[in-house]
Amino acid sequence: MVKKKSMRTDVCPECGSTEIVVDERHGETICAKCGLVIDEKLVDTGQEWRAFDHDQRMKRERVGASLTYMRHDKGLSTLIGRSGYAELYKFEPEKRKQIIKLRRWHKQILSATERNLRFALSELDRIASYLDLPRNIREEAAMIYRKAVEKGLVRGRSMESVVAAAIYAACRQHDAPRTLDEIAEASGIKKREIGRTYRFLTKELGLKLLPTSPIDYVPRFASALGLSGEVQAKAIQILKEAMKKELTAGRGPTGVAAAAIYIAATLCGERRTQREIAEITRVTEVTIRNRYKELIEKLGLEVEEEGEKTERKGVDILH
DNA sequence: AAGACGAAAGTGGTTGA
DNA sequence: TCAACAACTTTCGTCTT
Repeated sequence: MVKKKSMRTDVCPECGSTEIVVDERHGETICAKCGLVIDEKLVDTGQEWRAFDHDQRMKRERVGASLTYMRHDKGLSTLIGRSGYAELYKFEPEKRKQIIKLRRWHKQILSATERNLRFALSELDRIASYLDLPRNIREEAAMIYRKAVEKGLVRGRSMESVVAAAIYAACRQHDAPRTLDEIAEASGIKKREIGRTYRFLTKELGLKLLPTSPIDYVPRFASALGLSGEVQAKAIQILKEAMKKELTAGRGPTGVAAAAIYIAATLCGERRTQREIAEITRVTEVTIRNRYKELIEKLGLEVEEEGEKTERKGVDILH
């Protein structure tokens, strides 16, 4: 873990004390004597420790890169002509003028894009917090956004929609997909807009995007419904079987996932109503019913839940 | 009374000429 | 660019628990 050592602030500018303390919880560098906050830009390179289930634990594990893409300047800044005016007088007057001009120009551009970037990244963080996204996905999203800016892809569309699309893409890349609905709710951007920007982004940046598997949705949905790991496992098994038989092709992954969870829950005697599942998964009950019907038929499943006994009727996809 | 079921019409997005 | 199309939604009436 790298603790930030500030070049200029080893001594507190307020009281002159050299007791500078780094408060990692708040990301601040503080003078221990007078309490002055010297630097609050400290980058937390530590881990996000909170993990409530296996899924999150897997997702949150990471090995520390010390650079963060979430900071607008990655913690570093560059400027043309850092040296003082004395240096300038080595040049011809004409050349000197040019350099001064260039310097000013560069400064303006830099600060403008930096302002933009900073704003975009704070927006990104806001949305990511709302969605409770793990750190590595936030980083990924930030990096995608940064690339988009570099390629000038933000031009002609709103910064917010690009941020939302970047988050959507990052989630998918990490096999922890969020639905467009969820991102739309968190960002306040319309689904349609996000989807469009997302496709544009993936095309222009050449991001490899595989179609999402319904399985990726299971852990999140199931835990949101308060279902046990047993149900999750069963739902995933059902889905695997369904995918073999190409029952998922062309179907919305969330709908299929919802149906599988519905079936698994009833099989395990942890029944949830279609209404409840529909709400969490954001598909309608009708869709759940349709997928459910298909799954039951084509997989030869029988669902009767009378107590514990009838768990394995029909084909044993449960082994 | 609530949940499950399904028909019918409507919506937004994709595809192919 | 437009029409056809499939998946999904909305709405609503009926049956089941």
